Amino acid sequence: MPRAGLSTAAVLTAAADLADREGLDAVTPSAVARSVGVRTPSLYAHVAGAEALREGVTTLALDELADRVGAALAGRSGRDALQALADTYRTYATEHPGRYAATRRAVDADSPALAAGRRHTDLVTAVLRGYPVPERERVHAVRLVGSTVHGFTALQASGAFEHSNPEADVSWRRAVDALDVALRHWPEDGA
Amino acid sequence: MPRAGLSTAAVLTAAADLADREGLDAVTPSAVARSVGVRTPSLYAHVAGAEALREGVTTLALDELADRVGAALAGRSGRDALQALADTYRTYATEHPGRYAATRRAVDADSPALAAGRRHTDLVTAVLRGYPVPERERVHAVRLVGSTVHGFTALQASGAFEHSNPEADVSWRRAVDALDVALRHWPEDGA
DNA sequence: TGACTTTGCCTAATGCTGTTAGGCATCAAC
DNA sequence: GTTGATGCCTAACAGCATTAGGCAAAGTCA
Repeated sequence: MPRAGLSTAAVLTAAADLADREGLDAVTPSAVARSVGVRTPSLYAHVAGAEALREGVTTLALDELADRVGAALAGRSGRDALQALADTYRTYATEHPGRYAATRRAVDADSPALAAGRRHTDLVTAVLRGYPVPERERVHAVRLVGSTVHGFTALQASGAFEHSNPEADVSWRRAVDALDVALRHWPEDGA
Repeated sequence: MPRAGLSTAAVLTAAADLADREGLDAVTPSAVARSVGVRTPSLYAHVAGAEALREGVTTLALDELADRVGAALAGRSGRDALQALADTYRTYATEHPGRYAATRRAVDADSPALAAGRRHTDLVTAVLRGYPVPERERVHAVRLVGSTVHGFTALQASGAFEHSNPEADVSWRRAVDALDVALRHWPEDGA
């Protein structure tokens, strides 16, 4: 019997692809095993189990997405950077719905996904350097940007905009506009 | 053997409570059956299966939440109404994490959850009447408000704010402030 | 080339889950 | 008290996650 030549990375990539094709809930040991052409128990040499499989996808997606955002931000600043950041998230969520969904799973405190999560915080923080947000207000601004970008993306992914008329793209431009305005006029102190 | 006196509504309430206690993923026929003191197959007289169970929780939560928001908005307008709406969502998500999570599931086109979803859109639209947003821009504003409120709530629920210092409450106030500013200064035309 | 070790994938087996089919006791109506 | 409907039950099946143990392929060194 020829060997399949698997590895943890190969399994996780297959799992991520499966998530994009059939949804994050479809990412189970048996389904992933089928997709890589192997019997279910053979997976256990590479990943610890169902939970580890999903968490692996979370970390993979978080890193992949941070790479893309980092690349998109290169050489940009201010409003331009904000737009690039937001668009990169949204595009990723559209192209890779399963991976993006994995990104939004709660994860426990010792997970490598946590470090990947911090990369995202740092990227948003970097974008904010182009705006006059006082240092001690910065956390709040980071959270607002993250909330708006993720919120819009999530609502669109769940189909919330599909049943009303104008295209989501226009709303998206308005949302980024609004964010830009909010950041440029951030209240001087925490009043 | 005495009868348990179940009904679809009773089963769904038990399922929702279970979701709040142990997470939406724990809402399975067998777990719900255990929680109401009945053997698993007995549930099938009241709900069609696992998928129907989760969708039932979605509709239940969506309706319940719309009721609360509606009540919170009574007699308020403008910024006051915006604050009340946002706070109601956030409080609900904190008190009922499982129900709230159910609220954010994609749902197919013939589901009763869809009608419940429209109630929410209407409520947000009502709040916007207190702001000078031109009629044909209103959809976009509704989406922005929904995105920001949901995004913040979701990020908080997934623990994204737990690993950085200042409390989420302050950030929340800033987010609502930012929203209020954006709505008061909405661009006149779609430029 | 051949023998030895490592290791990747396999089959077998267990206990749980979702779901369907069919039985029997409880409740309501007459 | 008999009749009928109905609510919950047990039995059964297929599928899943997970563990244990076996065997053959690949890598190593003479």
